[in-house]
Amino acid sequence: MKLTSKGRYAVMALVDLARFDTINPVSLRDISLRQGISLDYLEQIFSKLKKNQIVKSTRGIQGGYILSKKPNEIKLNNILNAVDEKVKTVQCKKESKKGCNGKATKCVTHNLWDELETHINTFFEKKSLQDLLKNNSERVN
Amino acid sequence: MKLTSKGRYAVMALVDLARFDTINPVSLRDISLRQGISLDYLEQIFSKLKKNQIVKSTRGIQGGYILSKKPNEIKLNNILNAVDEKVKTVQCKKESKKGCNGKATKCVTHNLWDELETHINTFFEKKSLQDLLKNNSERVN
DNA sequence: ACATACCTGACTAAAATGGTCAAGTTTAGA
DNA sequence: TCTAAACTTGACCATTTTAGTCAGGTATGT
Ligand code: FES
Ligand code: FES
Repeated sequence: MKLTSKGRYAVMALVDLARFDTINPVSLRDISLRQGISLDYLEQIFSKLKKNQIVKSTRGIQGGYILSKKPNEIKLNNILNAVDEKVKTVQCKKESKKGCNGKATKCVTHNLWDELETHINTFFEKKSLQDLLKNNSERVN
Repeated sequence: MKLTSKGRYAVMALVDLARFDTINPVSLRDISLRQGISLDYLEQIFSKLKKNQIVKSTRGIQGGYILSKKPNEIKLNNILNAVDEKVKTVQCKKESKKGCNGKATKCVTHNLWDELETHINTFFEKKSLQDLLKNNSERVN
């Protein structure tokens, strides 16, 4: 069970945005350099963040991205969903009554994984970008 | 972020064991049939469970596996660790002071993922096989 | 002796991951 | 108006992981 780089990159990039977008839009090039993330990969990630209205973009020289909401209104949940880094504990379809191996009923562990999913999502729903900013300024030096 | 089948299978198989190993050892064939899991794959999984002293085996006719502890002493944590389904939220090495992209310091999101890892592991440490048995008998029919 | 069931290691198809590459379009500023 | 910075889109790809399969064993109760 692991978190992929895509999710981690998305959050890193948005924290970066939150810190630097107050005056000018921030270019992906800058983020790429500051955070050590491939520029091309960032473009894919921001395309999704934009579709999900988490960031806004300005084109042309001096263009870049800014957050479309305040840092405390952007929950980790929103970010991770946007880049398809959803928490998925089961293979079986939620709506269907069938179990994970095509059985007629849900398997004995199904409820457990459901609980786990809720447990994790709760964590993500509570945390906002703002929380990460605080955390980070506390840790300066 | 998703749980793989290996972890799910391990737990399913052990719940099965917990329900049926009271009289005789349970053969992997039986588990395979009841739970709809490939026999060959189960063998790989049980090899790890055995190495981690979660199950004991008896060979020969009427042989099979039994739990090596009581269901309430086997935590999900133990099971998932045994089959290498560890929770891994970061790429950067714990001991090292370096960050995830080879930077000199830990990145701004590092603490977050650490917290998440703890959050999830706490869940797994609390849950035992026994809990799943209860849960299941409640759900009969 | 023999069937049953555990044991071991090598192999593999398919999917996911973490990117790269190429070819645009838009727009601020000289 | 020309141009370079920066966003936009889509195709492509190497590597790794996953979820197995396959082919052989070895031990043991009857
Ligand atoms: S996990 Fe949903 S039925 Fe097994
Ligand atoms: S996750 Fe540990 S340094 Fe980025």
